[in-house]
Amino acid sequence: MDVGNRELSELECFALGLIWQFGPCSPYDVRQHLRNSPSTQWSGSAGAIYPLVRRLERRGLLISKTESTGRRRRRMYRLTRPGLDALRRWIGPPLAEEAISAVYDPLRSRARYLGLLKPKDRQRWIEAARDALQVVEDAIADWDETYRDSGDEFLRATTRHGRLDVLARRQWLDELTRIAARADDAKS
Amino acid sequence: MDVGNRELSELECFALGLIWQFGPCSPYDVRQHLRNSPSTQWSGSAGAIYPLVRRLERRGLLISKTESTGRRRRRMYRLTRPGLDALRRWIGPPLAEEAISAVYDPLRSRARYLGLLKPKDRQRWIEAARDALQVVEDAIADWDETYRDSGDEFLRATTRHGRLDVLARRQWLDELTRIAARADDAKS
DNA sequence: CCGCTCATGTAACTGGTTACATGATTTA
DNA sequence: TAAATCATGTAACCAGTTACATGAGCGG
Repeated sequence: MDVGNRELSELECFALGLIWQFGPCSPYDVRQHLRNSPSTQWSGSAGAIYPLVRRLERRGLLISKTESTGRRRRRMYRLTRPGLDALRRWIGPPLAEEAISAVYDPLRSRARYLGLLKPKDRQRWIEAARDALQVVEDAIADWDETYRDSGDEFLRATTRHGRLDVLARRQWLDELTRIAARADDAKS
Repeated sequence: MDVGNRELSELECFALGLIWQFGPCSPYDVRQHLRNSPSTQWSGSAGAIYPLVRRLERRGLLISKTESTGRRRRRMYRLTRPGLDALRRWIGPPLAEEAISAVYDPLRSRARYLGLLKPKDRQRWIEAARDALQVVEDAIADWDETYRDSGDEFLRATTRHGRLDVLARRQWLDELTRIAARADDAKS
């Protein structure tokens, strides 16, 4: 069993978590969870997930059993004891340095340069951003429905995080509207 | 002039924005902005920035002038008209698909698996997360001070985004505390 | 039987990263 | 004068991506 001291990536640990939460499950299941997630952090691409579970199995964090239905096979993975330990270490406490940061929001990184736009376009931008947040909120609501009956309150709490985040960004857009109005006044 | 139809990356456009906002400026300045940012999205590594500005110059989105102070040279970049157009297209409206998503929060991705921890550790985790948010808030306050007198209200509004985000995540932690308490009760 | 989803996998690429190297200038 | 910072750059690496390929099973 290759122990391998290389640090696990964020995706590797997150996948470990998914397999703990829904396991035993297949790499395909992991992919589906990632693909249906309102977050676009990971695409759940085959090229990421299949090699990943292989790696984790080689390191002894996962074990698999091939399940067959007719001529069809599915590799079912579950955590080993070292896998569970690794997952717990990743979650913390203590919290890893890289977990302590401001979130990245592509809307914010664009809004930063709103000064470049004409007042009219600025207004249209803010409206478009509000529409975007509605799309995000709807995606979160869909996701929540899927896990409504999971029985895991901490899993469900991720929905709450998403909703609060949308709320905060809406409030920020309200402030942007006021800032834009002031900027327009100053010019005339 | 190599027009090059490849789509610009998020970092390329963000850097374009920085050079518009603070330009004419050097790649080193761009790196410093990224390194001092409370967001850890980009490290501002030399290996990312120097090749990037070269690429954008080849494509005609930037032009540079070498400035010398004694024996020391620095390459000062500013946007060309096509560069300004590209920046405006990136900002929107319309908003690019990839700008419409739930933010990624490593705290949330860990909290999702809090069910795995013992009640005591769960409590300690939430405390650690609260401390982490304080660190983030302080970093944002520092950043804000740097740009206090920039005169660009939209730039300053990114601070507000950060603060609202921290607030939202604190509120979420409060809810996690209640969820944890209920979970503990249910067990006893 | 055609198209869709389930299921696993690989190859080529990409957009960054870390680490290293070099030299000028500034500060303790 | 040593250490830190300014300033530019390259090489090796890495964790993901897209695109492709294969085949089973299922629904219209």
